[in-house]
Amino acid sequence: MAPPRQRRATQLDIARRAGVSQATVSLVLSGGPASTQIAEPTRQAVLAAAGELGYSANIAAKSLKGGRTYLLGLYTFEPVFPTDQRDFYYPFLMGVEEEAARQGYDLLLFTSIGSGEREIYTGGVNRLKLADGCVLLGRNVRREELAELVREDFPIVFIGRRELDGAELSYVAADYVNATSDLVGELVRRGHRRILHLRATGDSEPTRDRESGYRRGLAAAGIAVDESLIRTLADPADLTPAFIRHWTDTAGVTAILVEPSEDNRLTTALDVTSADGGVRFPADCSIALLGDPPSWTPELRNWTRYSLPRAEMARTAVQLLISLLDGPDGAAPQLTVPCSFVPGDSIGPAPERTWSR
Amino acid sequence: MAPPRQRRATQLDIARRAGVSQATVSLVLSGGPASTQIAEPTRQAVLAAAGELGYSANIAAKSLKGGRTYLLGLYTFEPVFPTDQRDFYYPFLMGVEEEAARQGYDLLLFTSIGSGEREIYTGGVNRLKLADGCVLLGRNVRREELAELVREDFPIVFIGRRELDGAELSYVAADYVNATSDLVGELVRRGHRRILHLRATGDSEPTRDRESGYRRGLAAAGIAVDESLIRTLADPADLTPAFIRHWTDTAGVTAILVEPSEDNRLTTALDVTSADGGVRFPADCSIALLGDPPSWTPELRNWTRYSLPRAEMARTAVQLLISLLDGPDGAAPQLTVPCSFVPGDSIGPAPERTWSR
DNA sequence: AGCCACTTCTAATACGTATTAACCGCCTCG
DNA sequence: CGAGGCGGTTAATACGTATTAGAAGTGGCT
Repeated sequence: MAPPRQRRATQLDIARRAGVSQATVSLVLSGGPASTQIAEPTRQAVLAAAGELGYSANIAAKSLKGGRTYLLGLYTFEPVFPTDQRDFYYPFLMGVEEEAARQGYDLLLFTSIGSGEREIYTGGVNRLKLADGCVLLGRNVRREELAELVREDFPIVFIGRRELDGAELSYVAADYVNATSDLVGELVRRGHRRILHLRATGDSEPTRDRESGYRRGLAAAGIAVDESLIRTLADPADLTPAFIRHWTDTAGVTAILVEPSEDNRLTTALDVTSADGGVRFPADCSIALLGDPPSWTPELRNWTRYSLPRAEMARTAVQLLISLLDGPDGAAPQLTVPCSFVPGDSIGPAPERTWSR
Repeated sequence: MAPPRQRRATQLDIARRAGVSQATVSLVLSGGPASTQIAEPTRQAVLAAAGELGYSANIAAKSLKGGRTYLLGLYTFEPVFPTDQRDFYYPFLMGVEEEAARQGYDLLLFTSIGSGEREIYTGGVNRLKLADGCVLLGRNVRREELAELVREDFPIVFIGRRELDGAELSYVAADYVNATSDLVGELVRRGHRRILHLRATGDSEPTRDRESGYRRGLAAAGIAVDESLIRTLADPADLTPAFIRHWTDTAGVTAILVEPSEDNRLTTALDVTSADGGVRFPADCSIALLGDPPSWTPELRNWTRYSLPRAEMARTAVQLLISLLDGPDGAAPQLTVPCSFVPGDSIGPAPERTWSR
């Protein structure tokens, strides 16, 4: 009794067993259009031999040669393990997985636990390349890496709008501009004139787009922008009762737009503020979130907000990526999908506020 | 200014630029022990050229040569998309991902959306073999497939105890027997003598192990098993107030052990029963869960239960798998990890109950 | 001078697949 | 009877890397 073979069966093994050449085996197993030129009996013999040997193609060889692996990569720039963050990514993962499966691709999770710096090219190796293409997402993008991927002509689609210097990146992004603008319109319709806009830290595209939307919404309503009402909120915990009262009492603010953090600190802070601090939304002040709080922390309130169709964005990203694989057309496609308005219960009519500039 | 190069730089490009051979480049860049035999000036020249060209190794070629892909598969026998199931599956995914990353492997998600029957072997080809090895889990295992994988000598580790006819399967399993036995001991200590044991449908190992634990716990307490107190609960929704009252009033039951479903139907049913039906746990009846309800549905109660260390099991499974890859020793290792007791608030002292056999 | 030892580098090859040009046998048609 | 065509198969090659045997050069020692 021979010891069990460790080596996996190759096309050559199949070829020998079926009495044909390796090339024939490849033609049969690739199954493509070329396989019709193989006579049926030969085909069957090859398939039988493959079955008996428990053959499965070696992806490394396949992708080295340039063939399809039918693997899609998924890469996240954030560390995935902090629980807060994962709540944010989960819907994306779901959507990507679902659509990939539907299209007959398996998913390759590049789990970047690495040290920091350049992670995609760890040890000078681009790990992504095992897959046919890759969906990427995350907030703290390392743009040099992204640019390098684009330069290398590796098919990638980003979930979220990202701009690169000197390179066109494909993406599927939420339409923060219009969503925010509409939200402003909604507030104006209820009589609000002085709306505080609280930006997240940093200067990523989503943050900029929300500000653009804010400005556009005010412009559409014929209201001049008071630059002092655009602030950066370093930490959601700063959203204290005192902070809010300051704006309402001394600046005449009647409504606040706030860009949510990806963890649940924002909603926690708001809950604390209204519970312990006695600030009543919307009686004292209307408030609306510029996006979703993490989805499955138990929500004590139904915040007025807009909601990004994360799963749909993810599915769209996969479709886009696969279309890139199939037809490497020139321009990098960039899609924008609308957000849905969630009425919620945290905005109301503007109260009478005595305030003079 | 030349248009940006499409093809990525290879070792051959570097070799040409540095005026050496490809082999030399490989020796230098691999950095291994053999690189010491390269003269320092040559080394520097190669490194410089590599830097200028922005070289990054082609992982496909690398793993083709090395015989390793550094991919670990993750396959689940359940359909993955129903959100309920997902909640169950997620901690495992996290653990697997974390440990795989730590060990320098990426994760290949085999997303089985397929039709049913034999999914791993589609078209006589084993999809799992794309990876170096595979972690599997799920309730509705197709044992023929598992057995075939073992027979083919493909490295797999199951999360959960599974027995196969004529094949040794490696697994990492929770110690349901002792956990259940201990839980019974806890109830007996509080005066309970007639404990209803509600099995899940089916006859999988976890279900059998829990029953074994139930029997062992009673035996340890010197209580004879009343077979009529071991029942199968087809649907958690059957856990109505009437059902519970039936057992407490006509059979003298003072405590119930119930095997949770993987979705959130069980806790939902219990919530309904205690809210609408007026059954008070533990005043009317003690109740404990033989495992975790889905982790992040908002828990209205802190159920007494034991909890499996899912992430740890997953990490252990990955370690086990990698050890299988590195050293193909004979026996298939099988590990059991203890569960942790969660006191909760749904058990109490046994009430006086007038009941005669 | 001849030989060996040592350092530094290279030629050659293997890994497993996809692809293409070529080949072979056979039939048809002129 | 030869030219041409066609269906079916294969030889050859490329992909980018790691590895090994050995070549070329250098110097020391007898």
